Amino acid sequence: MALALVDCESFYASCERIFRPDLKHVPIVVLSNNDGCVIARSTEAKKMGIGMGVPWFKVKDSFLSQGGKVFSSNFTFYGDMSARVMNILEGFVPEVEVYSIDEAFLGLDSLEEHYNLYDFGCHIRSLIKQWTGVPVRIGIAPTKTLTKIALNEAKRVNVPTKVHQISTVKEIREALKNTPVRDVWGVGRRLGEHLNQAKITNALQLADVDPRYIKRKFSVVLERTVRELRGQRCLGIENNAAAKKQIVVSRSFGTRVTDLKTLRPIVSNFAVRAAEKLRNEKQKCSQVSVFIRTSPFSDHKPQHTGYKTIEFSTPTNDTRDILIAAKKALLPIFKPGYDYAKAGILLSRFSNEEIKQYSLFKDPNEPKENSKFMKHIDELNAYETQIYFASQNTKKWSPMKQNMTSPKYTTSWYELPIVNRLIVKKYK
DNA sequence: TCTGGGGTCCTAGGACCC
DNA sequence: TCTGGGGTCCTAGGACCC
Repeated sequence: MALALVDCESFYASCERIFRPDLKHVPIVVLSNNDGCVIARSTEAKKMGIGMGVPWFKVKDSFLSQGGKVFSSNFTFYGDMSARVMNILEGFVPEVEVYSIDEAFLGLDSLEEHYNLYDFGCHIRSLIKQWTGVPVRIGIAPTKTLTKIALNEAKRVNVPTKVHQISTVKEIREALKNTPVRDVWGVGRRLGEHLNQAKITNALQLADVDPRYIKRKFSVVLERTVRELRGQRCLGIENNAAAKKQIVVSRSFGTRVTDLKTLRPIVSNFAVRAAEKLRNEKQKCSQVSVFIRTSPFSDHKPQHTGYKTIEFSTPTNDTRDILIAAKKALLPIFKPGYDYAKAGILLSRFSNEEIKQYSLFKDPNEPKENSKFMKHIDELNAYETQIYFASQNTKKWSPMKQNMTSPKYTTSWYELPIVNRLIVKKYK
């Protein structure tokens, strides 16, 4: 019985390094939207004490003065690199669950009798490194929760191969003993505090509590975690990506927005993007919600959060319907006199694109039945937006800032890396 | 001056049913 | 005057994940 967790090391930072060998030992951080927070750090940057999620302005000066290199996030590039890594895994392992952009769970039960799993892990790791340039770490253990523990253990004792297996009771208990309870998958800040109050500070102590007690005192979720820590598999590999239940497009603004005239086209942009995602999922939605909010960090200023949901009587994935609903939702929640810092749109109540359930009465706002039209627009906009809706802001997220983005090395003809400038010159 | 974005699951409580 | 028991469905909010 074995599962594995493959985790890309400092993923975004590692990606930035792939086509920049000159940055091999340079501390790297990658920033969130608007260059707001640090969302990825290379090992060197971690060693410098740069925390996950810290506001960039707080560490900027010291980081740069020590020779660090900073990037705005380049999700087109990271997404493409991630797909390459996942493809390799799918080529070698029958059961792969892509868990996030930089992590995948592998089901190894069927391989166990033919291979030494540790060697198998080392082999996969070196192939991924060679074929994509992405360094990964692999934890092997009987349950998902324990694979996370195995990874932490590998980090703690600094396993040079970056592949670590825990399978015997002794190995597992040893690893658990060295894991703070807060580092267990499924234990967040709040639960961590509660457990600490109950004198449970490491994962071994948590594993040794009666799961039924945990269920009564905490929740079924934590009970499952406890069972998983004890080696009882509660969570399997989920091969087929489950259909999404909601789609969110939201952004914070680099500069505050105060008037509806500016806000409306921004929300329209979100609506257009959300509708694209929805069609990509082959789903339709019955609910469109819009929210706007001021910044909770400027607490000396008046605060306002608005949230409104519009329902369709017939599900739709036509951008025009979603645009109309978004405008309708925005109007009543907008109040003048506030500095808005963030807005977003949320689509929910999904149903399959193929299924048509009409309302009993004809709705004057009945969704348009013209999926061909949207399909053509999607095709035209596939690589670069060429067709905009009239209510959109075509100046591309004007209130947002993003100044330090690397090239789209692998997805744009215009930004391909150049192997050797001399050769290029010679053939020009 | 400057503080991310996109998800999931579970539970409590209200509204409603017979 | 006396006012049940057992359900379902939905939503908001909390907690967690990366």
